[in-house]
Amino acid sequence: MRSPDQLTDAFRARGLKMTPQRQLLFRLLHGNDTHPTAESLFERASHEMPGISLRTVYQTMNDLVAMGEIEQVSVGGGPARFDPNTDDHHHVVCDTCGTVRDVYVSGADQLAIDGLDGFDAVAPAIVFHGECTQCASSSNPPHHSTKEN
Amino acid sequence: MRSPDQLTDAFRARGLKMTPQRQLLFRLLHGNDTHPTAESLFERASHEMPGISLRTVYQTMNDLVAMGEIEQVSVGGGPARFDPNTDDHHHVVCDTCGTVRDVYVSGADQLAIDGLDGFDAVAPAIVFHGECTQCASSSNPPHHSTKEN
DNA sequence: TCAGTAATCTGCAACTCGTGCAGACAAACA
DNA sequence: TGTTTGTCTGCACGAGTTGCAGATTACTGA
Repeated sequence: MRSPDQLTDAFRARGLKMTPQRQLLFRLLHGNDTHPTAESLFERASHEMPGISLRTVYQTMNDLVAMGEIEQVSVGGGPARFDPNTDDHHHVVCDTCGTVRDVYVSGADQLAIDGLDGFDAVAPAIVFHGECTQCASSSNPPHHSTKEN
Repeated sequence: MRSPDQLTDAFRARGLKMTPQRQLLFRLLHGNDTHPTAESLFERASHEMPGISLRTVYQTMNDLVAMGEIEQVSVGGGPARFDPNTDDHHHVVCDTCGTVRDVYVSGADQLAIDGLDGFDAVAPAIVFHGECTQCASSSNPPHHSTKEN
């Protein structure tokens, strides 16, 4: 994802207006590697700007996804997560607490694949499922805690 | 997934009862490679057994997943899909009509992965996104048709 | 075969996540 | 500063799924 300033320009270039709500969300996303949900962004945004609407968070995330500035990540069930990292990468998910982390995979284009006949397939999305050390070491694992953002 | 008869035994061995509803769903799933949703299974089941409840379909799918007899497939958004194929395999999804097909990938265990530190990771789930030939050739693509089941 | 027990089914309400809509509001521009 | 037009908020709604309660039915043991 580009910097808040660059995003401001990008929005304006599209005929979209710049608002304090959007600027705040740009800042909350920039450099954020926690794969936040709309809800968790809304909570953090509410701290700085009480009264901001969850609807606005969804709206702005959708805009950013449509512009290719962030990616929407699906890791199976649960709310959508947003990822400002648009590099070619994949994800690992802790199935206990829900934490998502970026993972870089090389050699994926050399996989031998059987069954893609008749499909115009683009790059694969790889999700590793497992358990993070915190949850593995904890006898009372935080079940789906708010690990994001 | 094992045969309906074997599943009957497996259910009984767990102290679960065998009901006509479950037997019907076992049959509908057996050898089914369409990755049906609960809703589509419900529709087909309703043909043979009018009055069967969608709730029962969900319940039975959850049981089968818990027993490891079928897998729940998440392909990003939309309803969950169920897959009686428990072989080590992956999926390709048509982003236009929603069709899901099984894909066999070899060499996935030789991927060079950076970022899994501190994770007890199990096998990766790989989802290829693309467009099937039907949708690619159709100028008026069937948008999210009922391709499953 | 029959009664008792415990699991199951059904229908409905409720819940989560996300979107559509309308009216108030505010950014951009002349 | 006024006008235009996009945006924000709040709310209702929709899809997908689950919780719950009461009626029903499968199993078990006599």
